[in-house]
Amino acid sequence: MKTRDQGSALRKAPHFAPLYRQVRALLVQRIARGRWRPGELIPSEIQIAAELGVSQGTVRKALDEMTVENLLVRQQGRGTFVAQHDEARILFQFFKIVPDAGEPVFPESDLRSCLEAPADAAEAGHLGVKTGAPAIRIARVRSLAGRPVISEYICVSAALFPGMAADGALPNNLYAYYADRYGVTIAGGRERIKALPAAPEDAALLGLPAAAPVLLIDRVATALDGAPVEWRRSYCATEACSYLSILR
Amino acid sequence: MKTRDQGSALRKAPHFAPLYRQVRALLVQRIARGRWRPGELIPSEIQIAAELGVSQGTVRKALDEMTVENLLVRQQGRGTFVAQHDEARILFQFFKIVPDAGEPVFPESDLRSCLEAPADAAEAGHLGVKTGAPAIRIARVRSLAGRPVISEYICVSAALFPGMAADGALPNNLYAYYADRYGVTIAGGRERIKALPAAPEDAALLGLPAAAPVLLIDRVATALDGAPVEWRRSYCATEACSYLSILR
DNA sequence: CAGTGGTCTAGACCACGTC
DNA sequence: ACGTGGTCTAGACCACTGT
Repeated sequence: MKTRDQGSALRKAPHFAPLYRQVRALLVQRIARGRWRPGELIPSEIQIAAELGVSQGTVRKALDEMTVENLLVRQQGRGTFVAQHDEARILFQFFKIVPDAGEPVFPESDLRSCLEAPADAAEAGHLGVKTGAPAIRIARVRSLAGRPVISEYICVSAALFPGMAADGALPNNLYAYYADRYGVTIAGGRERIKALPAAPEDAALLGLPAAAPVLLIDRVATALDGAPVEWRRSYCATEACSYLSILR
Repeated sequence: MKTRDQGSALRKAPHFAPLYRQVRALLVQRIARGRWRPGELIPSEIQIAAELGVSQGTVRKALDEMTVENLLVRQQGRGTFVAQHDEARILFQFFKIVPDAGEPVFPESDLRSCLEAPADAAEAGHLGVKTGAPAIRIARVRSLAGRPVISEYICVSAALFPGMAADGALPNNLYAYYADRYGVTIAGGRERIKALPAAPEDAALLGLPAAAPVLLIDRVATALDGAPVEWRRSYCATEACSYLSILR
């Protein structure tokens, strides 16, 4: 067994995909299926390596990739944990509106409505469901330092989140709610940003003059497997704050 | 020498910073100082390892990090190259405006002016120079598919780019020009985005009604060492295009 | 064919956190 | 003292690119 072998449990089929990617895929699947929940400690590198019959270095490479993708958090001396959607983390990963003066903070939310309705064509297209499939529509206003800054419209598939429309107490941090209550982890997304005149309703909610310029952030958020989960449109007043993007 | 030693050429001083980071820092410095130019092939892992007296694995870890940071491009069987600011690469890294319909394309540019002037307080603050220091101001209009879409104001330090104001033929791709002509590699940056009414001048340039909403993209771009190099404000008409941001 | 990066392994030591 | 992740090394084989 010294010099090469490679006939381990994994690594047999038409050997596309390197071993560490197969390990990674397996671990992602376990997280997605709830075997380990957000915040939980997963087995050590050595244990995983022994279980799968690969070397520690291969497991490490898989874990390193997942750490870069914000799926895991590693702590020397303690172990490796499944990433959580706590506010501090979400602040930079998903909430990029920062005040022009002062520190970034997580916004407060004021829920306006949460209703179930058949998905229209646009909603169905973004969520990857059939037109007319049951959907949940949420409207809320988010504030920074007590000032309303964002009017937000969110749509998800009711099939993925049964009973959510009836929940009278939707929390501020929705992504943590998706994860804790439904085992749906938001892992990434895509945002398209435009400038346009505020609709009358949004202008009123944000305390702006009619047709004042607002930032539209049109987001589709995706789960661990890349499937679309949420379509969100945020109309944002940017008098005293900005959307922050880091280039590298 | 078999079991541990670690007294190589590097790795002596108060051993903060792991070896592979020291290797990385050295290689970044060499690129920054022009020892290897963009597009050029750098020595193989084995050669670098031998030169520095470290193992191939350590060099590899340094090169891998630099590849993730878009400083290097690796090609199996060929070698490792210093990254270039070619249009295809810049398209996703620095130019995030994409048409709502059709493929992303690199914009054409129409230079309006390029003048040297003393930096005002705002310019000096963004560029890290003293107020009144010589600066170069560029104004241009950028178009997609023949339609003017962005009115852009750029400011750099004249000390970093001597003679640039006199160059009558500034190219479309400024970051490639900075690199080729002055050895200044733009490696990252930070953008703050707002929605606001277009100034009369910009509205005219973009063919918009007075005070129509435009996207302001306020960017500070930084060199390999993290020093600010360019301050750029792009006023963007987003009727038929959007700023695209990928979350992960 | 030789040379390059890509993958995988095995084992050593280090730094940190916990008991 | 023990277990965890973090670093470093050494060497094997694989896959690709050039000659």
